[in-house]
Amino acid sequence: MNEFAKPTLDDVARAAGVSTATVSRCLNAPDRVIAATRERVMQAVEALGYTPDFGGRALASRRTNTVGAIIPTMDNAIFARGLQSFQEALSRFGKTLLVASSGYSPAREREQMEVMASRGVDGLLLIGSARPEASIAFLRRRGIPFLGAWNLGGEDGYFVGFDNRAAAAGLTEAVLARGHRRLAMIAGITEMNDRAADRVEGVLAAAEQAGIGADQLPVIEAAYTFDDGAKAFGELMALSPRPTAVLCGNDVLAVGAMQKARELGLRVPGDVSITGFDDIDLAGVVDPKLTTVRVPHNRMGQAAAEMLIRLINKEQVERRIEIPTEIVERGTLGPPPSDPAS
Amino acid sequence: MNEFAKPTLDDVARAAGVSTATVSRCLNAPDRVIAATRERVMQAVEALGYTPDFGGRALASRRTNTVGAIIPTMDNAIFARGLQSFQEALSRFGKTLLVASSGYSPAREREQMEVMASRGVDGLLLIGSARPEASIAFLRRRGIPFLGAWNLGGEDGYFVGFDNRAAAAGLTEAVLARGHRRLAMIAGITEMNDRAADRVEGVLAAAEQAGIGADQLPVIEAAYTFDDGAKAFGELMALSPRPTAVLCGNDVLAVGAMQKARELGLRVPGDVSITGFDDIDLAGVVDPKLTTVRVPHNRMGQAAAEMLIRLINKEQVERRIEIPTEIVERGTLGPPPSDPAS
DNA sequence: AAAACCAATGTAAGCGCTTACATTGAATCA
DNA sequence: TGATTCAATGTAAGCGCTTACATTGGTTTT
Repeated sequence: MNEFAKPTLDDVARAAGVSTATVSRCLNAPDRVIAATRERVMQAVEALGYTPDFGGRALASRRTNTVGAIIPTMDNAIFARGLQSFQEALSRFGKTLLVASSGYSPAREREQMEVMASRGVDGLLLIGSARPEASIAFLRRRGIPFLGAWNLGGEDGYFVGFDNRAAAAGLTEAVLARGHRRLAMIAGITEMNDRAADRVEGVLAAAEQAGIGADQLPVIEAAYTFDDGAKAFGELMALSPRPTAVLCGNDVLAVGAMQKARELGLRVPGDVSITGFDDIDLAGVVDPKLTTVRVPHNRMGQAAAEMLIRLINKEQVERRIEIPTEIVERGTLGPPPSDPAS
Repeated sequence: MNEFAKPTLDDVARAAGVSTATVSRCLNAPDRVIAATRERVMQAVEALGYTPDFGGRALASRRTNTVGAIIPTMDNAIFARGLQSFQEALSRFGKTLLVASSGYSPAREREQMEVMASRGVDGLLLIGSARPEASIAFLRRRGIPFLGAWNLGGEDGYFVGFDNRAAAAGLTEAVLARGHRRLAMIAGITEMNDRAADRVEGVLAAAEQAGIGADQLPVIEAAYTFDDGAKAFGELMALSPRPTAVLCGNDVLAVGAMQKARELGLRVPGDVSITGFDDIDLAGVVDPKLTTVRVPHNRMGQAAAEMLIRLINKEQVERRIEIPTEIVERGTLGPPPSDPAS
């Protein structure tokens, strides 16, 4: 063995004076080897700094103990948090995590699926349910168990997530209960993003229920940045009559809206109420604090890991696990102004 | 080939009526195969939904095109952002990224190094420079090129990062220039975290320069949460004489401090000035906006990817690349109160 | 027209591991 | 005591791929 080359099973076997099979067993099923031998082998492992080659192992055992996750981007607190918990839970089951990001593009997601498949992942975590049939078909054909997270999905498939629609509807009801009639929404981009779309649906449904038609509820879609939230809010405030409450599809948009409100000299919630969604750190830090929907991402990450492991082990699983959300009423939702400017 | 089994090179070769070598060449060196053949092969690949097995490929070619990163946690905006850029840059070089987290524990980090080594990563991204000798030795012995990021490291090794010490010193000078004499610091946990330690050093050095000894500058270490920042700030405000400026090791602590200040009825910066470090989103959202140090994480992620690729290709590289930081003066730093309460 | 060449493709030997099966020898049993 | 059993270990056949080398047959050269 060259000094710089990776030591192999063979090197260890030779050093310990046993066969490769015995070394392999020491590593994978220690109790099938007598203590004295095992000790000798372990010493050789230690001395050589041996670590089993993943490729060889995967090839021979046809298992990888690897789980993949394809998320839109790491650069978004809600995914980062969920993923961190997912990974922690996974490692308790002896699995390691392979992360890829799709940048919200179905095509990139599909590419990443192929990468994951190539790497022989035992299972796959995906975000949401909006994706081309062909992508699903690919995974099924390969027999790779997969899971949608962050929402509750459609007809079939397994899901761990939130009922974004119901949560948005609940929040809308809270807004209506304060007496607001002129609502507006700043939604996240809904294309190929079922979470964002569900939230819009929820708001619209609750409003409809209260006799407010979709035509009376302006909805602007905005990208996930403060600036886009601010810009959309500006447009909404230029409307006549002006909305008295703006429901935002996520906290980032809501904070952007709040900044714009300040800029426009509008008091929140005195002149206009604003709500968010997700309850990221930000929400508790702005002034006034944001009324939003708490979404327990870490709890979800963990539940997702457990479900996926079950799926991999072909144990019985529920088709969907709903993680409850909760409305957090803080400072940005108040009654409508008594004499709203138009 | 069973309907559910993964198709192999052999399946493709048979379907296309060629040898496995030709299929392999189609995938890895297409111009060594005549167009007609190539097309036939590609059709078979398509039809079967074939993707090469990573393990087999790694084993045979002794290359993985995989780069690893071991970060403390994904659940921290600064790492998440840097990592996202790192990954994007990497994928432009045809490499995929394997992420693991150490939870700030050197032991976990070492374990993850072994996992990475097992998986045959071509190179490795680590955070900072504070780690046991043995961990470094392990990587060297395996001949795995690695890189420290987020700081500028010590005697040897390669680094892409910031001069945390100098940046902290610069910010401290700005505080002193406003006339503050009674400083205090809320630092991040410095154990095995060179970024946090460097920032403390920088603050202390600049104060020393101005004739303020370390004994006159209370430093409290606090974990990376709002609450811990708030708690530390409370302790500092109970001191007599009370500090007029509190330098925080990061923005999260600073925001925690601001919340506590409001709770205590202290105006920022009227009664007490507060500064942060990192310039995360949060910093622009609190009221007043936080004076802090901008740290361009995405630029660093990209630079790190480029450097690591060079290292892997055994091209010549500079030993360290410094990414410049910048003081962002916003609203939380002002002059000390004229008649400071004690 | 035979020799020489070369591009296209095939043949087959591993890469480092796991594991079914074979072997060994000591403990147990009748 | 000889037969039986069984735990401990070894032997060796692949897992799916890449690649050095061999083969083939058309094209060019002399």
